[in-house]
Amino acid sequence: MAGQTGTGQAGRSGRSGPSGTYRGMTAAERTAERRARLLEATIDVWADPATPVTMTRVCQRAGLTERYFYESFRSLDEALVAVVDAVATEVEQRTTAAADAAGDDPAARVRASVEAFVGLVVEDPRKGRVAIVEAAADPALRPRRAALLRHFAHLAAEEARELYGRDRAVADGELAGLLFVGGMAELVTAWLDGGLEATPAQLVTAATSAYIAMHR
Amino acid sequence: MAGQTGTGQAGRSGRSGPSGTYRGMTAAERTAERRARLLEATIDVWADPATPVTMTRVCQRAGLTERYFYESFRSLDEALVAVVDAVATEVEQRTTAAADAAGDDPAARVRASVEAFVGLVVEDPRKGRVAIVEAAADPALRPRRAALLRHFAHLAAEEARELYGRDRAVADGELAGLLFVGGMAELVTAWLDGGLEATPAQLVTAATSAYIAMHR
DNA sequence: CAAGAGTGACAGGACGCCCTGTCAGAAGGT
DNA sequence: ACCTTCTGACAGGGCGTCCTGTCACTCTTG
Repeated sequence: MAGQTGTGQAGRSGRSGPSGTYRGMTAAERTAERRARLLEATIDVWADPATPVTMTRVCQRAGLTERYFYESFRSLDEALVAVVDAVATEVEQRTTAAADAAGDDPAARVRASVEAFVGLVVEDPRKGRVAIVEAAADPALRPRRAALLRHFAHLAAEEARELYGRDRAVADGELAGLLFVGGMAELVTAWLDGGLEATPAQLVTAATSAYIAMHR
Repeated sequence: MAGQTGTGQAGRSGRSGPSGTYRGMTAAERTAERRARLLEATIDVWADPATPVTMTRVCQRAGLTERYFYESFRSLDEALVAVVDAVATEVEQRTTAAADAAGDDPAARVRASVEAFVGLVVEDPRKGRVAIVEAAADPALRPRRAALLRHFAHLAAEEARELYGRDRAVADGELAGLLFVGGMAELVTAWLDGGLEATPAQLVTAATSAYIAMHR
């Protein structure tokens, strides 16, 4: 919704007005580029534990003025939501792709999914930090984070049913899934904060075996 | 450290000054009572998702002026730390007491511990909310919350080793413990936010069976 | 009763953030 | 060259918090 209001027919036909291109980009391209820069700046500032996220700081980091922030987002929270959603879709894509590429063996599928998730966090810790740790801090973000965790818990429960049969009640499966997802979140959080001397591979192994043990 | 600076020898001997008692309480008793009122107000305001915690609000809730806040705490964060620590010690006392009262059967001990924790949260949701949810929001509180979770994870791992033998590497035990504790935290968080239709008893059952399955 | 400590209400400055508005200069079309 | 749009820098009002200081009032002791 935001982003395409723009200037609104800048160059009327008979008039002299320029077509809207600037520095080789059309108006839409420029606003998209600014939006991308703002999102990048947002995740950057947000992931820094030392400085609280604020519109001022994000704009300063992006090299843009507050005015352009309002061009793409109505408020700071809206930008934060966009960041969290982007990370969430990336996590889902990577994990499902990894599971599908792992074949049919249940243990292999689980391990591949966990490995993909941990790999993403290790590769770009900022994403893990904002989606898991910082999103829990902002009251406006909490419901969304909770929904995402429950979504992944549901996926985990569904996979478990497919893999190991449906001898477990559905509600219990959801609880177990949430327990697992929440545990993974805490594990990654501890690792991100440096309080864990374990290697990513150890995280993957521990989480995988726990998941398999829980659903056996 | 805070709390005993006070007025410092209010009534010098030869002088007329009152001895420091007021409304039937000595000076130390009064500051202690104010501190207790402030702590209660802090947990009350902090647990309310609608209003952000602030010194002003806490003092207003306690019926005291900001001046008395500084009498007991140097900053807002110091009060928050005190609240979290109080909840943490209460959790530890209750869970260990419940486990000890449950006898020697491993499953019974685990179930009793989990039951005690869930029971505490159900009985006073404010405590669960501030210690688990809100403490993760304040950057100054996060290290303490993380340390507490790891402490409980350590306890869980230790108990598992005692109960089920030590065929597992120590590091893996810690990881499994953290996974379990983090999962419990997320479970309780979801329940506190009302997004879970499960009963407390179901939470206890799910968590207990997961723990037992993980350590078998 | 008189004096002094304890207490509560309130005012006001400093600070940081949100948000809007203005203005000069750069980039593009005709 | 001229005009228009786009852009970056900056100022300032509004708001809420933190924190200190002042003043009247209550309670206790001699």
